[in-house]
Amino acid sequence: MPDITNARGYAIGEMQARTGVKIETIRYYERTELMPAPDRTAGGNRQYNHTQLKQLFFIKRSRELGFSIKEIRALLSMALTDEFSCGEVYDMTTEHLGSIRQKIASLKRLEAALSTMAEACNRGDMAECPILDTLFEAS
Amino acid sequence: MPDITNARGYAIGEMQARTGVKIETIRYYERTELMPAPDRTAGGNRQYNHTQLKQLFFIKRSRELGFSIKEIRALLSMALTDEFSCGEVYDMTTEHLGSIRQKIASLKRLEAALSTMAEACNRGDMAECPILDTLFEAS
DNA sequence: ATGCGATCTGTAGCCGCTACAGATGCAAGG
DNA sequence: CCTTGCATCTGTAGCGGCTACAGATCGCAT
Repeated sequence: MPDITNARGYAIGEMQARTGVKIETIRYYERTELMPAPDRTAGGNRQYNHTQLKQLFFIKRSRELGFSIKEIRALLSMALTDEFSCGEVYDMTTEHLGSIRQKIASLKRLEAALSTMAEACNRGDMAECPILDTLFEAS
Repeated sequence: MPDITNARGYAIGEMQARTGVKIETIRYYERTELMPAPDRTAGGNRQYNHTQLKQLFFIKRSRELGFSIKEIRALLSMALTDEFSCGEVYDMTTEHLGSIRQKIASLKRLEAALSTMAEACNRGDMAECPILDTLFEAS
């Protein structure tokens, strides 16, 4: 029962239109084997199928969630072979979650430091700039 | 009134030891003109002075606060020429602060999405993995 | 047939480092 | 003075994750 929407496949530009992933990036994913090499037309243009479209969506969503290419590679190989352990996926996810929480904490520290500095600056031209002073002198 | 601690200058390794900035990175900063070219010994080794040490500290602190190299270049040129307006520095700082707050917000969204996914996963081997399913199917 | 946008390949650049290799410098010990 | 051995030198290439060309070809509508 073939999929009619898949009959002619998608040109790379349509892949971009559907997923929002830029053409150059899609080709980059192919070069780095994150995406499989698609079929080609007689003239050599790429023709993607529905499975590949789904995979590109998968990659895009994972990138949006901050997974690295390497992590996505691992997720994909589990997702595509059906030989995954949910525990492994869970572990990757929670580990990733941990690093996100660390980033948040560290950004919050930056935020506090910067806003302290900004508050000390009364926003006029003066002999000493508290912000520059802080950068130069605090240690 | 010359500074005695400055009499012989600092070798690049001492700069690393004092600031924590790696030797290769210090040389990189010189190549990209973020740091001035220091004096050299007769044999050609770099010899830094106290001013340059302070500048490297400045750069390091600014990097720790998340300023880009380009932003640091601007801050430095204001700090070094004494022709700055505190308003400009303030604006850069608050703009930077804004982008940090955006990053925090976006990371928090990621955190929420990931922890929802992780909660849905009951951590056993099963036919369908909720995490992979989410990545594949949600759109 | 023609025109024109979409796509092709290949290569180089972006940021902010980091990591070599292979050649020297330099200071301390004998 | 000479050796030893660590520190430093230059130059170049690589990392991740794209992005941006140039110059050639494809493919579809008129």
